[in-house]
Amino acid sequence: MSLDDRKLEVLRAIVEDYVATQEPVGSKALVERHQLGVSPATVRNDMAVLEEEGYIRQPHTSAGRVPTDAGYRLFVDRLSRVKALSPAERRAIERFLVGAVDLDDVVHRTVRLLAQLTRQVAVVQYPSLARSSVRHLELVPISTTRVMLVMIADTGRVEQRLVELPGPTPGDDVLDMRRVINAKLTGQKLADTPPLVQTLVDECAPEKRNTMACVASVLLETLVERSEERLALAGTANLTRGGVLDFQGSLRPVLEALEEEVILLKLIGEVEPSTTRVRIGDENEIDNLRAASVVSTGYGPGTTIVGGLGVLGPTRMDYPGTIATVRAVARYVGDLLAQN
Amino acid sequence: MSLDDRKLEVLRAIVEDYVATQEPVGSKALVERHQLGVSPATVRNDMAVLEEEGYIRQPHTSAGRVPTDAGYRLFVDRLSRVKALSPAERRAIERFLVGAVDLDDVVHRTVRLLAQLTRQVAVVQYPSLARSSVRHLELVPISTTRVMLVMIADTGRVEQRLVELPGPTPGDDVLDMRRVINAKLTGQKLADTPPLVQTLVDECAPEKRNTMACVASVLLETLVERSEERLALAGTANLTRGGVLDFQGSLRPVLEALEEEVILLKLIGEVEPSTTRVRIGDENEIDNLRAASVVSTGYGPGTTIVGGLGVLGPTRMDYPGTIATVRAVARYVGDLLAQN
DNA sequence: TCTGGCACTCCGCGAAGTCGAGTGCCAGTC
DNA sequence: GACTGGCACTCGACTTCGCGGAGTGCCAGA
Repeated sequence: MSLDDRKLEVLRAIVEDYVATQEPVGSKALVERHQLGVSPATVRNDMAVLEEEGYIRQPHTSAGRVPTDAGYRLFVDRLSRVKALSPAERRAIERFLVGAVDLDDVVHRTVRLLAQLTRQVAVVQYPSLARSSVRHLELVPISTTRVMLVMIADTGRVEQRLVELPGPTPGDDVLDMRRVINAKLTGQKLADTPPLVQTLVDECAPEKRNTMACVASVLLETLVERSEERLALAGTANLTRGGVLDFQGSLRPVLEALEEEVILLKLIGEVEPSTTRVRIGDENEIDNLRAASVVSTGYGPGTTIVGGLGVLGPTRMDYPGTIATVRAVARYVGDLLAQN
Repeated sequence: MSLDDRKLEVLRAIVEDYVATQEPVGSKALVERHQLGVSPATVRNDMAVLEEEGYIRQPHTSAGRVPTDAGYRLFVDRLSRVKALSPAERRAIERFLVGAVDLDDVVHRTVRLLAQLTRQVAVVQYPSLARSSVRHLELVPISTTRVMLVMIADTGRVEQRLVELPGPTPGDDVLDMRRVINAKLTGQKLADTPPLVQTLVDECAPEKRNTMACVASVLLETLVERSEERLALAGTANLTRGGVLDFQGSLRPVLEALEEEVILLKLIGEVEPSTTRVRIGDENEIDNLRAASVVSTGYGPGTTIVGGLGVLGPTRMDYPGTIATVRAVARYVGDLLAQN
């Protein structure tokens, strides 16, 4: 049996009420709070069907109904319209983000803003190195046998690493390397650099090859292998809203998952262009997050994407509002990056 | 009435048992588990005195006793000996810390290690800029009107900021500024730099003074005013051990406090030389942490201190073990820094 | 000063009972 | 055929009660 409009309307009402009250919703309360134009008995029949189809369930016999993950999914896909942000929220976003002095600052402000607006846990990925280009590479002599390698990416990210040289190296040689390296790599996509780095070593004068090889290996690590994607996190305290009821009684697994950068990157970092991705409960591959939902999207200057951001909360979350906020914040951050 | 040795022994036994079992401890259980050489009735009398003095209390009439904050304080100050670390723990520390490639890496490894060993929330402060010296300052031209200012401190910290120049500036001028700035500031304690920065501007050729002033103001911000102290945090999931019993029922306030860098810096950052500081329950000035204890200490190469680290957990914590671990980790990190 | 004994308190826990929200089903109506 | 009102039923949430036990305070005696 397919679902007619009224049944969908009932599902929407259930989701909205449950999200608002956090209590199983019964047929009588439903008709009272929504103008469905039918009697509780009719709603009950609809509910029976919805339950059979797997969109809602009863916590126990003779209790109200609660949406299942599938129910939320249907709600998100077909029953909800993305809410427009309130002027107050728009203002909050602008006020929060102006005055950021550098990338770190932008990311930190963003993640706090997002946590505050959605009242969930917020995660922001720093602009991915994999999607950046080299703006400049600097070699700073620290001692005769050590230099600091500093890479500045066009997204504003700065990475630095210490390089131990094989032997004492005059400052002029360092300057030389710096010139050669910049000539070869500046403006290149980071993803394209590894073969270029190899040619750097090959083309080097034999007596300096050893030194160059050292620098090159650290360079490679920095640029690609380590490919260290960074994250900022905020709003963990929001997990405790709604008592211990959300997250099936224990925050433990969720907190554990939040400590694993790898997991967070999987959630936030895998973004396709211009989509907002919603993962509901079981749709998360990570076991620890079976009781959580994640709303994520990409951001970047203009239409390009340099990183992801999103929020994590209980499956019982205000999807339309959250999606709207996540998108809006991503857009603002993109604009901000475009200005630099 | 003063406390004789046996009463102190009773207090120690209560603390140890309560920490181990998390249950109020009664007189009978106490004489069974510890060789006190007296009867339960005697212990009861001692307990009555200890309670009167404020070192223990009863959750309710006719329940066992639980240490108060004052009880833990006495225990820490006079009744406990710092445990030696097990060889396994020593090995764990070494294994964890070798192979760190840069400061970020050291800090991240340290904080995770600390969380894992103590099974509490760990906090590590990055080497404080206020306690560092300038190793090198670099000006990297980004465009004709923008340079990136990169400061490298002797502690390995690297800070960068974008500087908007008042007008197009030739590369030679930038190199010039770089030379002048380094000549003046390299090797200086960051705390001593502000007046020097001012002289930089004063001594500058008038036609370049404007540009130099721009750089100088950002420099000042970076060096001192912003004085951005950074932190790393790990092990929040450990807060959920021991059920919701610790932290008087709600993790909320604790999680909130952990989100405030300012608060954490207050807890971890204010370190006197070579002391381990233990703040128990109410001794924390922050209201949200009334139910928590913080063990913190300073670290740095040799005997100098460049930053703080520590852990936060329930007042009901294994103080001797935690103190030992925190100290040991701080020492290892200090050694590691000394090598660079 | 310590000990054994004794009466007392009060928490925790399970059993029993009540209340009420909510259900499923069915017969009747439009 | 779809909707409605009515009714019996279920079952969790909450309350009360009673009991057992751990633990206490106090006192008299060694």
